[in-house]
Amino acid sequence: MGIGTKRQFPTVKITDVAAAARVAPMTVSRVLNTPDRVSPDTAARVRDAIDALGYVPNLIAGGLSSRRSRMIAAIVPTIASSMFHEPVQSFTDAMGRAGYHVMLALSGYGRGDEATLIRAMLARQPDGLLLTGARRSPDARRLLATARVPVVEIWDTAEQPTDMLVGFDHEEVGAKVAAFFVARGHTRFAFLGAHDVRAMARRSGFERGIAAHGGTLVPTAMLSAPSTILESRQAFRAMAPKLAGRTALFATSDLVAFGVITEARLLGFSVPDQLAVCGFGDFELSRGATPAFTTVHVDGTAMGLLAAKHLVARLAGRTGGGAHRALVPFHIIERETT
Amino acid sequence: MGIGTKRQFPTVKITDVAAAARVAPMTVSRVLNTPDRVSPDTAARVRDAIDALGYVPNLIAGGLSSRRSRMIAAIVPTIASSMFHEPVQSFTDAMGRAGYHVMLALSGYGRGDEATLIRAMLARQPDGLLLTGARRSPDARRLLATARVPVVEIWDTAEQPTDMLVGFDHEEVGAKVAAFFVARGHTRFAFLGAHDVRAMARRSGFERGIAAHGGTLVPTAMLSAPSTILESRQAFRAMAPKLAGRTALFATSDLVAFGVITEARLLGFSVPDQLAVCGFGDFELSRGATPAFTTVHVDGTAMGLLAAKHLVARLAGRTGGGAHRALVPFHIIERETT
DNA sequence: TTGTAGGCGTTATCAG
DNA sequence: CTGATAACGCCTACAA
Repeated sequence: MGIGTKRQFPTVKITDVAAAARVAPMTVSRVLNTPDRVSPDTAARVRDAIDALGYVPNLIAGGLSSRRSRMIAAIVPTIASSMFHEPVQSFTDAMGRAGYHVMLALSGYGRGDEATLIRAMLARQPDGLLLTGARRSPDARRLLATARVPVVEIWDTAEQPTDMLVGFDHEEVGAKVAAFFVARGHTRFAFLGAHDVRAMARRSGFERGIAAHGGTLVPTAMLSAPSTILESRQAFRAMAPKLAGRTALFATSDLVAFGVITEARLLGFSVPDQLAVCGFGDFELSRGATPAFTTVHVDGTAMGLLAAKHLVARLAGRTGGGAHRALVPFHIIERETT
Repeated sequence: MGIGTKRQFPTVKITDVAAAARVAPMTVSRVLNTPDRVSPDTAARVRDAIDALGYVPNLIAGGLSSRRSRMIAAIVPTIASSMFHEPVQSFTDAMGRAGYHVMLALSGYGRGDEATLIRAMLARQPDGLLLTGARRSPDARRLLATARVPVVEIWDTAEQPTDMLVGFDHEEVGAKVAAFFVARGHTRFAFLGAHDVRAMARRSGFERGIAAHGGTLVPTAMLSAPSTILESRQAFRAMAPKLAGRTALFATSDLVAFGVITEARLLGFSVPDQLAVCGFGDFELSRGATPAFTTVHVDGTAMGLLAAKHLVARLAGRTGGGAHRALVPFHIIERETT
C-alpha cells in the first residue's frame, strides 16, 4: 500500500453491509442494482444498513467484475469558448439520466496528440466515448477499432464516421452564409477565422458559395485558434485598408465577429452599411452587444441529446452495429449587423 | 455479461503480454509502473510485446488492486462562464504531469445537491478531490470525512476548510474595490450581482468599505445566478432612474459589467464620468470591448497550480495531516471605465 | 427470492 | 532483477 494511502479505518464494503443486514453480499448488490428482484422488507433492511454504515459502493470493483464501468469519456478541445458547452452539458445530463457518468477531458487545440489522450481514457474502461470532430488520425482509429467501444462523434460530419455521428456540415454553413449575403446584394466578401479544421471547412463552403455568384473575396490572414477578441480587432485593422467598398464578412466565431465590429466602428466603418458581419455560435455576446449581431445558431443542446440517445441505444443493445449518422439543424439569426 | 458488451475478440491483457514476452505478468506491470526495477533488455522485450499486441492497461483492475485510482475528481459549478476555466485547466495540466487524470464534473448552480454528486464521484475511488467554494453542507462534510480522501477547496476561503484550501477572500475583493473607488473621490455606489454565496461576500465587503467612508449605496436587485449580459442590461435600465449623480458600480462579473456599460451608454450616461464601472474576472471581454473596462483579476492559473501542488504533496505523503490554507493574489486592473 | 462459487485484470508482498 | 501467490471488492452464473 502506497505511502499516504494507508487507510487507518478500513472502508465499509459490501460484506459489511451484508453482515449488518444479515443477508448475503449478493443481496446487497441486488438492492443497489436490481431492486425489483429483492423482497421489499429485505430491501428495507439492507437500505437501513447502508445508511447506518454510510456505505458507498466501489464502482471500480463493480466495474471490474461486471466489465461495465457505467462511465463515458468525453474529449473536447476546450470549453473556454462556450462553443462546446451546450452539447457537453446536455450530453452529460442525458447520460446521467441513463445512469452513466461522463468523464470530461480537455484536449486543447493541437497540444499533444489525440491518440495518447484516447488511450489514457480507454485505460479507464469507458463504456462509450464522445469525441469532437470527425477526423481521426490513423493511430486513433486503430486504437478505437481494437477497443471495440461505442463512439459518438459530434460537431462535424464525415462520410465515414468512426462509429456514430451527430453533427452538422461546416461547409454547408459557409455556403448558407454566402447565400444569405448574396441574397442581400453583396458582391464583396471576407472571411476572418482561425486555422482550425472546421473553421476552414466553413471558409471553403463560404468561398464556394461566393464563387458561384462571381463575388470577390478579400484575402485575409488566419487567426491562431482559439481566437481572441483582441487578435480579431488587430486582424481587422490590418485588413481594413484592403476593403474597397461595401463588404460582407463571415467570422469564425462570435468572439471574432465582436472584435471585428468593435474595431470597424472605431475605424469609422458604418455597420452594417459599409461592413456587414455574420458571426458563428450564437454566443450570448451576439445578443447582448450593441449592435446585436447576426450569427449562425447551431442547436448544441439537440446535438448532445441526440448523441446521448444513440449511445444509450447502442449500450442497451437496441441497435445494430451499423453506422449512425445524424445531422443537427443550424440557422442564421439575423440581427443588426447585416 | 450485459447485452451489447459481448466482446467478440477478447481484450489483450497483461498475461497476454507476459506470455508474448516470456516473462511473468508482474514483470510487465513493473515495466509499466517502475521501469527502473527491470533490466533494460527485459523491459525492451516487454515493450515490444506491448506494442505488437496493442496492449492498453486496465486501470480499473490496477486501481482495485493497488487501491489507488490515479484519478482526481473535480467538481465545478460551470465552465460556461470562463470564471473557473483557468484554475481547472492549470490544475488538470499540473496533475497530469504528476500522473493523475482529472475527472471533471459540473454541478451547475444549485440544481441537485452537492452531496449526491460527491457521493457519485467517491464511488469511483478518486485519490483526491477538487471542490469549488469552501462552504459544504453537513451531508457533504460527513461524506468527505468518512471517505478520508484528500480534498482541496478552491475559489473561496474559510477559517475551517474541509482539508486544504487555495482561494481568496471575496469580502476583501469587495472592500478593495470600495477603497479603489473611494480613493478616486466617489461618494455614491452601486452593486449589481447574482444571488450567489461568493458574489454576496464580495457585495458585503464592498458595502463595508463604503460604510466606513460614509458613502451612499444605491439599492439594487439581485440577478439570477449565471448572470447574462441581457439580464444585466435590463437590471441597469431599471436602476438607472435611481442614479442621482456620479455613481461607482461594482459588478459581480465581467459579463454583468459589460451589460451595464452597454446599457448605460445607450441611456446616455457617460462612462466613466457619470458612471464608473468595475467588473470581476478579467475576462477577455474586459480587454476586448470598447471602452475596455476596469476589473478585478484573480490569478486562476496560480490557484490551480497551487491546488495541484498541495494535493500532490499530500498524495506523496510529503505533508502531514494538518490543514493547509493558501491565498492567491488578486488585483484591480484599471482600464477606461473608472 | 436468496445464496454460493468463482473470477474480472491488476498489483502488493514475499521468496528466490 | 524476476517470479509465484494472494488479494482488491464486486458481480455473473448457477444452484437452492
